[in-house]
Amino acid sequence: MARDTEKATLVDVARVAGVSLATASRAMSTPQLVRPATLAKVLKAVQWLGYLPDGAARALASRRSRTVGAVVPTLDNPIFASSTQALQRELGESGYQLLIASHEYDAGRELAVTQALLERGVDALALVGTDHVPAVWTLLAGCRRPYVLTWSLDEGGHHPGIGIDNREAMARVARHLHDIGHREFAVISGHTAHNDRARARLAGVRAALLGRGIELAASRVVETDYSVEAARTALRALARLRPRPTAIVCGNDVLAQGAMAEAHALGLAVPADLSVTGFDDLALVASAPPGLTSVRIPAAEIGQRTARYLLARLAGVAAPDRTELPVELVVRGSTGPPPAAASRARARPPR
Amino acid sequence: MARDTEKATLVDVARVAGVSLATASRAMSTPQLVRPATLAKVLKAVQWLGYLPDGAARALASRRSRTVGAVVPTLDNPIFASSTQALQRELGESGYQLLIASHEYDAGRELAVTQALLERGVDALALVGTDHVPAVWTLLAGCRRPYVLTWSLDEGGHHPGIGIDNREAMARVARHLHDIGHREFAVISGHTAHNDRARARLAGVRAALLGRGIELAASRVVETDYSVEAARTALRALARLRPRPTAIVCGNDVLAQGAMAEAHALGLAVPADLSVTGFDDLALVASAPPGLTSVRIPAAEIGQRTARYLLARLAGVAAPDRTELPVELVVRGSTGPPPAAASRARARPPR
DNA sequence: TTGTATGCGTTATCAT
DNA sequence: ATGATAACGCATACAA
Repeated sequence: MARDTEKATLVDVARVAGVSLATASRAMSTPQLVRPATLAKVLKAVQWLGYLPDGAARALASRRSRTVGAVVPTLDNPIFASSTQALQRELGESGYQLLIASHEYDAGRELAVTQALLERGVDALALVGTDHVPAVWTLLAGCRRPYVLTWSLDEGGHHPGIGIDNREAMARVARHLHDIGHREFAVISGHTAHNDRARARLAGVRAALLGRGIELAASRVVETDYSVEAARTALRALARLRPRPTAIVCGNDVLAQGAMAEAHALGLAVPADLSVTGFDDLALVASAPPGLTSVRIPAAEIGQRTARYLLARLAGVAAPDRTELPVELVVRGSTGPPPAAASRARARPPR
Repeated sequence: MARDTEKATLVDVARVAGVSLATASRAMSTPQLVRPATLAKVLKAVQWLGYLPDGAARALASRRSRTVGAVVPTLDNPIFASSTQALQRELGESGYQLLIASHEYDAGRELAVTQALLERGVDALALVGTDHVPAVWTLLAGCRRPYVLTWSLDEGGHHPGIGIDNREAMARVARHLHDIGHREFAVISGHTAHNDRARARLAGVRAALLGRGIELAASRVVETDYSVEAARTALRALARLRPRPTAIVCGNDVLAQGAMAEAHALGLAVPADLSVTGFDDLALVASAPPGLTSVRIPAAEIGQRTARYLLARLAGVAAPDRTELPVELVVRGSTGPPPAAASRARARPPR
């Protein structure tokens, strides 16, 4: 099949097929414009030579790279892994490849990788969140390519976005916990600097509780890394508070998992002694103990919609510039008596 | 800063800076070859014009794209997310971008995406595993670019690889479980077709048990999707076996998580009634109940080493073609009496 | 439907 | 240290 070891070019294909370079090119890119017989000849030559198109040359000549860029904080968070996976899949079905860059929640690196993707010639760009340094906005405005912000929607509505209402979702969680009797709350949050999702979620809890006349003291909020170990440490600290919180609201699944693990280690039953609430749950809810409250986020759908939006824009088709996806409040299993109520029933003096 | 709205090219930069195209090019790629004063002029022009290099043109002329490709089954598995994240990070520090493609355990798609990456002009390639269709091997041999197989090492030692001994790792788990008293085993495995990791892990359990005189019946092995829900279903089936298995060995963390969840739902205590064993643990061990046995895999290190190997090859430096990373057997907490022994102590008639 | 000729934006070779 | 210029491999306007 492979005739020799040198890299074959379209010129070689054309020569072997006995057609012109232009015809060979058309056979590859727009087969419907060449006579079936000639197409066959070209294809045979391609096979024979083991010809692979050169993407760089293609991109240079056509001014399109058939590549889309994604800037994410990290793939190490299941929600980004999941949405990115969906994005990649959907794009692949239309012949696009995904170029991924992560910045690990570092604003400087985000600028650098965004620029790197643009230089690589991505045809479109998807970024996570609405928190970006001015230089990133400058790049986006200057590059004249479709882009979309994911996971969060910007307040002003000035940028295309596909996401959820993080704030309201978390507020619903807090209100639910209050409804079933909880009065002592604490929050384990991700770092809120340069992270609009974490900020919105925390704000959601704050606002909801304030609406019920509860003010969340600073000592009841721990900002920490998104890691199981960090969350365990956080829970240990929160468990020492008096009155002890009965409801721990966690900024995402990793934190909730750590919190639950540490609660068990401390001999606290979840949710009997302590109610832990997750967010982002992909696997969490499926494997959590009954009574756990959580929010089910459509991660894969965000990726899919992101792909569809960008593909539409790349095809020159109009597409809605703003899509808010619904989230679902999930209370797993029947809880028996509300944890907080139960906890109060056998109340002990706060020390 | 940005002078106008048109895309600036190096020619523009050269003109504005009052130097030749060649000098402008050198200023960008090999600054040490131009006089500091001229360099400054060029850099000023770059700023002024908001110039961004064109990667396609660069790649075409230099025959290098500064891009590395990774072919993974899916990002939705935490181990691949983690190793890919590390790979990306390490490559980024050397100015390379990662082009990711996933095939979702479909051999046909793997070939397609591998070819797509090659066409995109990746300078090097990392693939997961040793199971590949002939056409993929043909591509790898023909493209004359560095590549490396990750997670598994091939038997013949014919391909560069960075991975672990999946088979031996799982065998150690099985031997440990036998040592602490288990006699009734069952396995929840990923699909073994086109997945050498799953095959090796299952083979490891089989071989280890055979070494102890135990044959693993077909009814005690369930092959299933890598999902929590699928694992729950699998555990439900296994829990109905008589004699009931006391040790459930899971092919990876997702499966273990599902198995534990379902065990709880069935009212079985883990690990008192049922010992669940994970693999791949990233967060699993940190949040698992005491007594859980697992294997700690160096996912991030695999990504890091993969990057280093490829970077070395790209730099023309020699590098070891085969790296086997150690895995760690982890038994969390003290277990009290061996679960199996305890289970036998209050044995009930197998029906 | 097919062929001819030009240009895409950069690197690299050769002078100077 | 800098400048002129020829590739790089393909797409595409235009001609036939």
